[in-house]
Amino acid sequence: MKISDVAKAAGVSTATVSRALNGVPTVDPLLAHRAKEAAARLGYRPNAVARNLRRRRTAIWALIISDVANPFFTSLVRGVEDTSQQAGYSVFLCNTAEDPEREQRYLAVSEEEQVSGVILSPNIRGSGVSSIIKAGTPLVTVDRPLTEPVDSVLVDSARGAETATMHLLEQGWTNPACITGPSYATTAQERAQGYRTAVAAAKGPSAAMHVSYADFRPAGGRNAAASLLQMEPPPDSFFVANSEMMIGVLQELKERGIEPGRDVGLICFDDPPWASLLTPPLSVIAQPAYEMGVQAAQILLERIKAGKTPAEPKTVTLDTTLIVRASSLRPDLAGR
Amino acid sequence: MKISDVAKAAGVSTATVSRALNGVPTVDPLLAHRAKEAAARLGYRPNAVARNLRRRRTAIWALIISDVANPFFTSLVRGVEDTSQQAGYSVFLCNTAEDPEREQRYLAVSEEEQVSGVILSPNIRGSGVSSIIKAGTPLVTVDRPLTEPVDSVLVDSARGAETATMHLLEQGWTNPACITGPSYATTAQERAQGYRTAVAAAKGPSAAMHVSYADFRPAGGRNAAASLLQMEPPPDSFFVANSEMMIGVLQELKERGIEPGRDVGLICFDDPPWASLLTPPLSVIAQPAYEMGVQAAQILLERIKAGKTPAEPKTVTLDTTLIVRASSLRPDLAGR
DNA sequence: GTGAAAGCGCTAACAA
DNA sequence: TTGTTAGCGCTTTCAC
Repeated sequence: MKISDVAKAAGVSTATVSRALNGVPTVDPLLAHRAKEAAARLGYRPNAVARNLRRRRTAIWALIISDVANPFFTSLVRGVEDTSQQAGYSVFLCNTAEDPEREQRYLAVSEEEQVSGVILSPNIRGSGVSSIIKAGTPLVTVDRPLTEPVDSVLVDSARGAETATMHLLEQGWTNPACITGPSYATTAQERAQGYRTAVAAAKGPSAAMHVSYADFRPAGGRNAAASLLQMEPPPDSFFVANSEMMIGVLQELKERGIEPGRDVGLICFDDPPWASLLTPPLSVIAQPAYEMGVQAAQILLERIKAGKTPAEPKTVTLDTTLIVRASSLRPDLAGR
Repeated sequence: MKISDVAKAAGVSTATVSRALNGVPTVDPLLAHRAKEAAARLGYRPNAVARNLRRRRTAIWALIISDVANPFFTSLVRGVEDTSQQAGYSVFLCNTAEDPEREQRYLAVSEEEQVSGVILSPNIRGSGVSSIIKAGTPLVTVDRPLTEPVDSVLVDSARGAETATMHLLEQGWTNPACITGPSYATTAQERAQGYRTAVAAAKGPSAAMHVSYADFRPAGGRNAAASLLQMEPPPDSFFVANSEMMIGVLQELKERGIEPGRDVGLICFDDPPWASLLTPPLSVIAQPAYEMGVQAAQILLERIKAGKTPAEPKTVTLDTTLIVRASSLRPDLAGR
């Protein structure tokens, strides 16, 4: 079933069918109708591969994220999708599962498939994006920046982390620890740095700081918490750099019978849907994930519209929001 | 940058470059080396669109799911991906957000882009898959079946629902309600049916049954719970057809100060990572989501390998697992 | 074993 | 306005 079959059935040329189906206005209404009718009757589906080759572009974006199971990213995905749909682009989501190799693969595939734009949350700072940039494919990074000069939509991680840690200290917790992501991830570094800034501000630059580098996943968070709790004295509170690791931390605490908001103070990045359902509810630093997706998509749209005009890379940095629930409080100090 | 540039640089024909890069063994090692070296030096990336057109196939699967935010689907995604990677296929994930229109769009795009296989969790029973089936693209449905004869990987929803409801009744809850998905979704129907079977078995076929049809999303679950709690007398326990809706139910209960595992019994389908973190921990009917993804991918691989040989559709039905935690128990009856 | 050339299905330039 | 035809970049005969 190809366009020539439709042309034959409609008694017109392939060019006319193509024009009719693509809504070219200069086509005779009668012929256009015949072409469309024939296409519908035969159940014709254009071969997008051939079309893409001829047009030298596709109507597809690649959205390469590091973890589909992370609510932060799923919100971001929604933001991107809602925006792209309106502009007529389909989004192919690629899940790297925090695996740099998969990220490479998906970047290569995206380039080879000639997608018209890429939104990427890079695992590694020196990510292999040079090829796709050289190819001229518009690229926007989200969540994490790159050394290359590319558009990006970020969050002020350091400030969010500082706010979180300060909040713990203000509540009267005296010995907070930080569980952050892998050291090669900029967000992990920045969140650790924000923690250090806050502790230094409260207790002096030489105060003890406890930063544990994990992997942004539940198991990593759990191991980190277990190690930190071995210390003498153990931390009395935790700032955790994402909600996935917080799951592991909560498991570990539960097993040990340590109760958040009483025995220990707890706060993390991201506001997953279950945060408010816990007992006590979880205090968090919420990121505007949906909004980040929308912004990234809008920048991508602009770049695509502008064509190859080289332009200054644009960096949008959004702010986080401290949401105080009960896990970070010290009831024993309340009302003092 | 195209293959002819590489050919020129290497001093060979385009055919030889193509053969060298594709690992055809009959090519002279020296020329193969020259071709590869030139390609690497120039940073050549083959144009997959052209390749796909010529080969009349792609190395891409479409995985069309109804909700990226649902942990059940993210596990399933992982199962599919882990299996497809090994076989050399890239997975493009398409999120329909439970929107039949988007499902249609993604099915059309998948067909037009000539993906070599589709794994679909259909929203609607009479989903628009006829076109893609006629095109001969292998299709496997997951989670929900279709009226068309296609391969599918399912779970015994009715039995799982029955088990869940029986469990509530055995615990001493006397008036369970069911919050299920939209009535057009087969899984929603089956889970409601399993609930009815269990209630009928325990209390007779004419016993009062309370089934509320929602949308598989948190807000829908919350509304359903709110309505059911208006009844006189209100239900004393809830079987909820997925974990997303359970989020809404828990919010509503929390707001009203109704405590699970004391004032009310609670159990739902799916075992999200936060289930065991709640107080009390959530009893669930776990689906083997990852395994479902693996199985679907394996069936798809077989079908692709077999080519267009028409074959009997295969249906794999996996079993659920009842995981009893505390939300479904009645402590007041313990030890009676 | 290698290269010339055909052709995948479509769109766009050109001619009528 | 319509049809004819070239050609997108690659792979794969086919002839050597």
